[in-house]
Amino acid sequence: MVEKGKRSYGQFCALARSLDVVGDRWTLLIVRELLPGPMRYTELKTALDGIATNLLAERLKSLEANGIVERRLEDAGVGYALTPWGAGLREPMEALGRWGVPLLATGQGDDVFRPRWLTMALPALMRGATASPPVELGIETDGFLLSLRIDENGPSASVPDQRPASVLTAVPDVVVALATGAITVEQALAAGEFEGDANVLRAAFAG
Amino acid sequence: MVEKGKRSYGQFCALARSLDVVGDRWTLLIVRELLPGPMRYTELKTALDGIATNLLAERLKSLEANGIVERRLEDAGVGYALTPWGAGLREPMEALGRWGVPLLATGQGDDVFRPRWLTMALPALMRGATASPPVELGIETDGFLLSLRIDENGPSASVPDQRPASVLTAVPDVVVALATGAITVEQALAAGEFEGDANVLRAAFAG
DNA sequence: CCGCATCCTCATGGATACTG
DNA sequence: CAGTATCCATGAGGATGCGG
Repeated sequence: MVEKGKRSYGQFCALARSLDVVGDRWTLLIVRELLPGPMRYTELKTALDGIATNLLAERLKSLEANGIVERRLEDAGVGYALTPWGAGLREPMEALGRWGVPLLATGQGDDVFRPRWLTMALPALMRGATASPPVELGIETDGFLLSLRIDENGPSASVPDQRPASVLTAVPDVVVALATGAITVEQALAAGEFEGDANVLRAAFAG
Repeated sequence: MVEKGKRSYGQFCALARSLDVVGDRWTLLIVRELLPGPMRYTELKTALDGIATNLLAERLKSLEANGIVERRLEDAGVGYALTPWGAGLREPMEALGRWGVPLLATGQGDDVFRPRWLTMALPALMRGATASPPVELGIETDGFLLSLRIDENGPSASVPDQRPASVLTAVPDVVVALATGAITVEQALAAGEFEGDANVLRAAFAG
């Protein structure tokens, strides 16, 4: 008779314990959505196309109970944000994403793409790149603006408070192609796929 | 009408694609078992206590179809081994394990422990430690012998072919306590919890 | 024995409707 | 908007069978 509502692997192993907590379906994708910043319930619902509303509610409750997500009552409504520990999932998630890059080669198919995902994908794929002095530029795709920064500590992405000095505008396909290595920066620049400061882009992607 | 047997998130995102492939229940734990080396079907079945036999068969088939696991017909029987790409899951799994270490603090409870899991846990937890000249020692718990090596590239563990020169014998609890940081090396040595070369142990855990 | 395949039961996931 | 409630489909868990 195990306590209902909890299915555990029953193993004294950090990986198994982690999977007990974030191994359920949709859970890590919810965390991925929250990595760039807090989101509302309905934002999550639409971003994670296909998730059932009861599942989203249950996962959020579970994540909150486990100290991974914080539920905040803002004046605008209810906001969900990662706790510091929850934000620590960035590392393993980036690593898993890097491992899975070959799986993107099979083509996009009917799969949906959201620019927000680039905030995790771009730093993960550029891991190891450094730059001094730091390079910072905005990338705007599909109306979503993210800031990509590379310094001595490596690349990082965030949602900027104010518009960065240099902003590149591109269709998602091109950014994805760059991120997956399907095309090079030089090819993108030569094709005129970007509007903005090409030198900053070159510096960023060249590390 | 999606192809039956496959449930996908339908997202063009490396993380989501990865989870499509290794996100199902038990899958990553199967990979964890195979990280130290190939295993037989029944070995997996008993190591992963609680997994249903049909699930194990299905997961192995899926892992093989995705190029993560190789099925080998050996004279002794059927062996399952990781492909090079499958072995690349070590990094994300170690990262997730490191993130989940705080979850071990809640105590062991009824959870089972298998010494083989230390081959992933110990290097993950000692990540960052280096040693030159290299340090190598055997750790034996519950009759399972593993080799822990630390060199300029950091810590790594494996199942040794022949018995290492220095072998420490300890009950699993002590190794786990060391690995989780519950006790220090000095405390373990002072309590006489180990038989073997204490200096090698100190060198290994002190980096 | 080993390496699964089959069958059955019940927990979990998914789609939709509804509500404070 | 932010969920709850409901119902159905699917997957997990456990026992057993069965050929090599």
